[in-house]
Amino acid sequence: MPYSKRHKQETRERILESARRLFNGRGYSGVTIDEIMNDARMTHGGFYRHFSGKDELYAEAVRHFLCKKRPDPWQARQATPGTDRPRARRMVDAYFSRDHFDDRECCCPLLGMAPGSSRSVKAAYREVAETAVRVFEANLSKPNARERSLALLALCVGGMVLARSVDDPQLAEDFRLAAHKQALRTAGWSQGAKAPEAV
Amino acid sequence: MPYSKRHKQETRERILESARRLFNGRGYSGVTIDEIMNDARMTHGGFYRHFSGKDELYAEAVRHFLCKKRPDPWQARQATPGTDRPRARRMVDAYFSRDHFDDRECCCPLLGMAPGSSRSVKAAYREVAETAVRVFEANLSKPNARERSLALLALCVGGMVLARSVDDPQLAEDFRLAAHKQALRTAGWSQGAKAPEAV
DNA sequence: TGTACATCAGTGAACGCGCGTTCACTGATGTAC
DNA sequence: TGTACATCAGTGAACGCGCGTTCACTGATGTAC
Repeated sequence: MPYSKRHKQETRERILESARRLFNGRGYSGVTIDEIMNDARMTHGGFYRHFSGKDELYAEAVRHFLCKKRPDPWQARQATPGTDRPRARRMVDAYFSRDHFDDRECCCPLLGMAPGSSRSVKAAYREVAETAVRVFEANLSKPNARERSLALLALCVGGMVLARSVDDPQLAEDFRLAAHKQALRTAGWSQGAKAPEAV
Repeated sequence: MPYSKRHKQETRERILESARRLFNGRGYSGVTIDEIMNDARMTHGGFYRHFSGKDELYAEAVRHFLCKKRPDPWQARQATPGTDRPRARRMVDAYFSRDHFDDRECCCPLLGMAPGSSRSVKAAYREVAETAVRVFEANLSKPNARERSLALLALCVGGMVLARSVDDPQLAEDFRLAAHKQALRTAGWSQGAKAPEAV
């Protein structure tokens, strides 16, 4: 078996990484397979040695965000890493950060949700959502932790999607900051902490 | 000038109504102009007498949701119309209703937001968002009414988008109900009111 | 160690279809006389 | 009231391009001997 398994695995990884970056910025239908393959320094023909089609690639790219091998983007975004805030609090701050708003190449794949996605894509979204909910839940205080965790994710996604989908920069900022504040309140982290505006 | 202005206006309205319905269900790229025109009982060629292209049609269709002439969908959805709840409370309940979740043909156009939308589409989203925020704000109690209104809309949109984009019906229900409860809390309507599960 | 072979990752031309858009034409209808 | 005319909404064939997918081929590399 020429070309070691490792070689193929690395190529696949490169395609996935390009796909994740490009899909993040422009969504499912905003990116072509040709673009992704070029980005991964290949031609489009080889694509089908690795994936059965665009749909599978997209679903895998969404899941790829969960991959632990890359440096955690939410932690990396955090400007003040030395604090003693819990991981979930740092995630929420990072989620609503100006950085995350601007960065179209490395953001939460749930911001790419659109009506009409296929079964396999919905499955990938579910996996990402479940993971986020689990992390939040583990960091929330007792009463209704899961319920509040679900609402917290809804606030994160809704706030950022609205901010990004509106043509008025001021309104976008208003959405981002208002959702951030409310998220901290929902989680119970709003007392005595740095105001979200400063992030 | 043959074909009265009224005639043309009515045709345009018919196209917009078909577009709104179909785009609502399947999103921008999930619907073709041909489908929309057929739905409006015409052939595709006549389309460009009314709109400059698909983008403008989509933006207008989003705006068309604000049109006051149709029966208010949020009020119509409300199972118990005789209550004395404020309009905004009824809107929130309707937003998170099972009806709104299921109905792909008459739902909030903000649920169709996707990355990569054009300037004109973003402008339409802004108009819808601003209207919703204004209505909420007018019905919220004093401190930080606008800020809470923004967060409320984020919760509505995020909760429903997540619920719809996930392949597990149970998780979808969890998102819908959790976001609904949290929305009522955010708005300050949660005491002594009917539990959201019953809607 | 060296050579022949088999495998299969990757190439790039080609296919084919969907779909947004254009355009020459039709025919319904309001207006002028 | 009736007729000729002008306008333009609507038709349907055609265009053209983008893009997902296929396929015959190349060539790099691991394995057998």
